[in-house]
Amino acid sequence: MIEDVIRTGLHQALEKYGIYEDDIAIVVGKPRERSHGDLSTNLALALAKRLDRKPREFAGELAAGISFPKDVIESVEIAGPGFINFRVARPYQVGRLLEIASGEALADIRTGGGKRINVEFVSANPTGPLNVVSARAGAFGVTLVNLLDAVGYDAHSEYYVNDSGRQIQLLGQSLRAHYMQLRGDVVEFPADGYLGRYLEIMAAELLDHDSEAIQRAASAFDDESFQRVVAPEGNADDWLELPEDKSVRCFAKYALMKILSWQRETCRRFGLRFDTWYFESELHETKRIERALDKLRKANAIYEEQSAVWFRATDYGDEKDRVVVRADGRPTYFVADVAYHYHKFQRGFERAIDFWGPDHHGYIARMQGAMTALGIAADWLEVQILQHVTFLEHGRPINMSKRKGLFVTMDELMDEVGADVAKYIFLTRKPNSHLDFDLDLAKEQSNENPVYYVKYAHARICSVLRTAAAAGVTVPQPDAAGLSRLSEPSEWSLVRELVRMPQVIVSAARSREPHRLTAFIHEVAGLFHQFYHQCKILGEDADVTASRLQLCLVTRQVIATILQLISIEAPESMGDKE
RNA sequence: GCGCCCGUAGCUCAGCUGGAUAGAGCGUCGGCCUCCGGAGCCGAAGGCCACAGGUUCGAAUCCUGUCGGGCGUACCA
Repeated sequence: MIEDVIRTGLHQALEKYGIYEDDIAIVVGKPRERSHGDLSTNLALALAKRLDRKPREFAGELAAGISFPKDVIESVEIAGPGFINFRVARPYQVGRLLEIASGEALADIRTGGGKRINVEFVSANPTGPLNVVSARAGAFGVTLVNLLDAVGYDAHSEYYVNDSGRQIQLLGQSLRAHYMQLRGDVVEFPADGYLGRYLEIMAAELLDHDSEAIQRAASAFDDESFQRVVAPEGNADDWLELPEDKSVRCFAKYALMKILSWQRETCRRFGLRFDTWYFESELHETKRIERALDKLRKANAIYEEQSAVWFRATDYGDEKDRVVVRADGRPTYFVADVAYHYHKFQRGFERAIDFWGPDHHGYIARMQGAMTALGIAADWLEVQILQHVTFLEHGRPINMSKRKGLFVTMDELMDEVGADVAKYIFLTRKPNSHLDFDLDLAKEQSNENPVYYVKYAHARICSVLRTAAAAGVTVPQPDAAGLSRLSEPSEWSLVRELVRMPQVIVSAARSREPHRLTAFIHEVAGLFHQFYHQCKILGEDADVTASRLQLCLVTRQVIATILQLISIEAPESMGDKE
């Protein structure tokens, strides 16, 4: 990397002053102001005091003491209070641009060595349709999976389904009550039951469905893990004949089947795919929970008190101990989660990344504590907290409650503003920023959304290429001769930005900050639009046209690469704006 | 009370490991299509970076405190 070349040169120059490589970390960065060159270091400022020198003078002396190959660094200047600014030579930039065009640049950043990483996200309770709260997690999760793959890991996306416990019983009771009400039976609705319209509709459908229709719906689940939620035999009236607890279980299973099919479809529509849907019920059936408890017991990490079983979380940095088995003998959600993550570890993942909401941050310490107690390295489980999104409608926050059936679904979000617009909005924010999402404003402005600015740049390039083809102009593959002929400032501004792509991807992956991708691609699109307005591409001198077409090709490739990482379509044309 | 996150333009948000004149989108105002797509380009207005101290040659960025907002502090999930 060019930064390393500069650092090495500076280190050599510093030896004269008795300062060696281990002594100081040289910071080389990109100055905000274009006129300050391509790269800059504050080295002289940082060392001035230590060497008792005037910064600017020292900078000049340092700069004079190093020489770089002319085809890498074009010039070195001293500026301001003592910055040393470097201008990168054009042949070097062209070389990096060609590495992007050939795919070599993307190959070079694949340094993960194929290590397996599990990324778990969304994992919404299967008690209703996915609501908008999951959209942010979805956008981040899928992008991180793509990013990790891009830097050479083997990333695996996973969705955890809480298909057991009280909430599922409640779901079954709620559907059963809705159904009985529709039949005209007098029935008491369960306290805290689910009141959403979707359950009423589901109940109405059940009235029309004979057992065959129900089995047909069930057969939509082809993959194995979903088999555990396919609807039971018979129809709803048959289920009512059963003893109440069995009856509730039949209704619960049917509801789970329907809801999971919605959730899976919503994910697909939003561009999310999961390699694994992991069901909590499997943990109970395979005795993984007992086994996790045994393992904790052997590690002396649990004890009994007041007839409950506790995990010694305080021994692992949590503020209090946590119950793992209730006094009535039922395991807690927490211990199921421990067993689940232990199984993740056993499945051979070298790291697990979970996306959680801010309401779970207090949960991190006990979870990581449990992992440590099980003998797993402290940093194996990485928890990314995605801060809360406040959805506003008519200027007021929407209070969402799944239980009361009050929420905006992800499908509604996609209907109203579109999947790509929604994703782009989430992905321009960093994960720990609280976000106000005004639905009315988003609808109103969905046509003005910045995502179209980027898509348009891509479509525009495609259009130019089509026009060129129609005019019989051959579009040349990028090469050194062609790209070196670029001469206009707007062309080089674009080149300098394009060349950053590999590092942007690496930094976004490493910091788990996908918004660096959208910031970058927006910049690229802007510079392309400027270039387009300042430089005519077709109908110029043949060489000039060829060079500019090459630049277009690389730009299109960069935009397409980034859009693919954020799961947004790169269109060849824009269609009509409403 | 304690813990986590956040306070940057009218609104929604960027600002990479402290740097040289704090940016973008939307909104407002003014220009640009006989020319490769005007979902574009050019320009203007708009900021005590919540507040107060501190560290530093240098702070939106690091530290402390204050104020304001969100969330958590379950034998719920």
